[in-house]
Amino acid sequence: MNTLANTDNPAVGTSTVAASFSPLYQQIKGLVLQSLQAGEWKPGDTIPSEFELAARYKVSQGTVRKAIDELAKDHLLVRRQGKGTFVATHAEQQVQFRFLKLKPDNPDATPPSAAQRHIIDCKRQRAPQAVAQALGLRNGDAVYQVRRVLSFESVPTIFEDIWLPGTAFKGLTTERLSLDTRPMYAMFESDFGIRMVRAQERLRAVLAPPEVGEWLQVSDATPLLQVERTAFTYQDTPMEWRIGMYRTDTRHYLNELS
Amino acid sequence: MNTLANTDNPAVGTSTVAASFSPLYQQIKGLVLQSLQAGEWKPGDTIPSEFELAARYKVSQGTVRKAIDELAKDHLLVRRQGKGTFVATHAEQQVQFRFLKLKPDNPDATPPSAAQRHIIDCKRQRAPQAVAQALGLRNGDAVYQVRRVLSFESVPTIFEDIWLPGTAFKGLTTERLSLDTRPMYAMFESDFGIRMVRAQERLRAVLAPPEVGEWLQVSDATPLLQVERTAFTYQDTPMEWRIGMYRTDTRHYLNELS
DNA sequence: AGACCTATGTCTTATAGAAGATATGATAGC
DNA sequence: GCTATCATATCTTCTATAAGACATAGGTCT
Repeated sequence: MNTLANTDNPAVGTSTVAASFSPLYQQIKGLVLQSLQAGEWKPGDTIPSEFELAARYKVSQGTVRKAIDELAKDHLLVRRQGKGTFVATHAEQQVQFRFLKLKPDNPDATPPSAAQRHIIDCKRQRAPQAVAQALGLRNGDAVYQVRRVLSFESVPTIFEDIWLPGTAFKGLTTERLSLDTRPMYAMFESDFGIRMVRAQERLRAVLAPPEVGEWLQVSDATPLLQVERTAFTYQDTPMEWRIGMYRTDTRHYLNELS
Repeated sequence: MNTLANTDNPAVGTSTVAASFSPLYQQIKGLVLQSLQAGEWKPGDTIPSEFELAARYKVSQGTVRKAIDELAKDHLLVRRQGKGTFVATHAEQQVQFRFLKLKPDNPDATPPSAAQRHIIDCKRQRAPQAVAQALGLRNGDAVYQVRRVLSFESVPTIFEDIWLPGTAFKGLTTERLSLDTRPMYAMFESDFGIRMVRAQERLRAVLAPPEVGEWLQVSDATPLLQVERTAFTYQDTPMEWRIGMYRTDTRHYLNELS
């Protein structure tokens, strides 16, 4: 069994991502990741077959496979036996609401996709301090602020305040958001080329602020679940910061632990 | 390359877990799981080496490896290069607080392990309807009810009401719980032979009930994060149901999304 | 139109060597 | 003679490769 691949391999010599001595398959993973964020393959596309990538990087198919396995586990790629490997997208039905963890208490009530969306407004403005910090911007940099309400079975349930970097989302308008029927993250992908890869949520219990209470039709003594989310694109770059207020009288936030 | 292992393999012929035609490595995974829940190897033990298991099941080391890989990803086993593969345990320092997601707002404040625990009481009684349903018992079956308060930096922060099946936890007392310094799940492992494998949490925002408010030293108009957890042992058998009330004024529930 | 074949993907299994950890024994120093 | 240190043998898991099995889609022949 030769091990030449460890020494005269272009993937090793020219790799700009791997720190000196990491396993071959991790270096391949890094190279594929580079192609992904460089936009060589776009969401929904099939990437080259395992054998093609193996030839390109001068390694065996099994090594490529292990690299792709990890990327698939991170939900960056999706494998389909017999068909190929695809760049994951938020447009797929299955993962449509991967980031929405609010489920009905009564499971056989409504499908989760039957949510009515209402955009309140979308304004371009200067970033307040907290927003700038969360998005890694400077105070006063341009950002978009989107406010919306989500209703289930005609009951207003979620009020959200969404903040997006101004440069990456140039051209976002209330109309554009209102007319689009797809999930928000699917639109970000196709219209702005920004794919949300992972996110972090911080949950607290709070009393409804007056304005939120009006939108959700509850009194200001009502406890709400405050969900603060930072969403990241490739390379852990924060690209969205939002604060959601959830009514939890007929629904709950479900979390799988292990 | 021979493929005899596919046909004359005892793991295939005698397997009682695999549904007819699943991949070899998944059948092996099932067999290892059986040994695990049968108690052949106890938490903290090393399991036989990959080669030993390969000989035992008459498959190659690589196939055993893939089976163990998945079990390790599920946190049922822990691999240590050069040393062996170990049965995971809640006693390890790293995963000590794997199920406690409440983090301080100010990250450089206190280590998460510095929690004071106070057992209020532990009573054996008949299961109320909601508890029986969550634990898969009949109404009126014996259960233990444990109530406790967790404090961080001397601030009472979490009130918990914990329900456990009476038969599996026979002999549980307030004293035993109070004297033990280990995490609760570590004691369940060593003293009752019950290992919690995964859990599910449902979160809601509620107002503090009077009794809870007293324990947490907050008024009954204070919003609290209600965390309802069902914990499962092997084969998805529910073994614990608890309702926690979390103060979220200086801490938050952190959740990684993808 | 339906049955069959084939090209082209991924999936599964097997094998060999590399890398890490530990115990043992030889050896140098005192 | 005793002890400390280093090399080595031998465990372990980890990495890389190769080849056949299985799945899918599309073309072809009847």
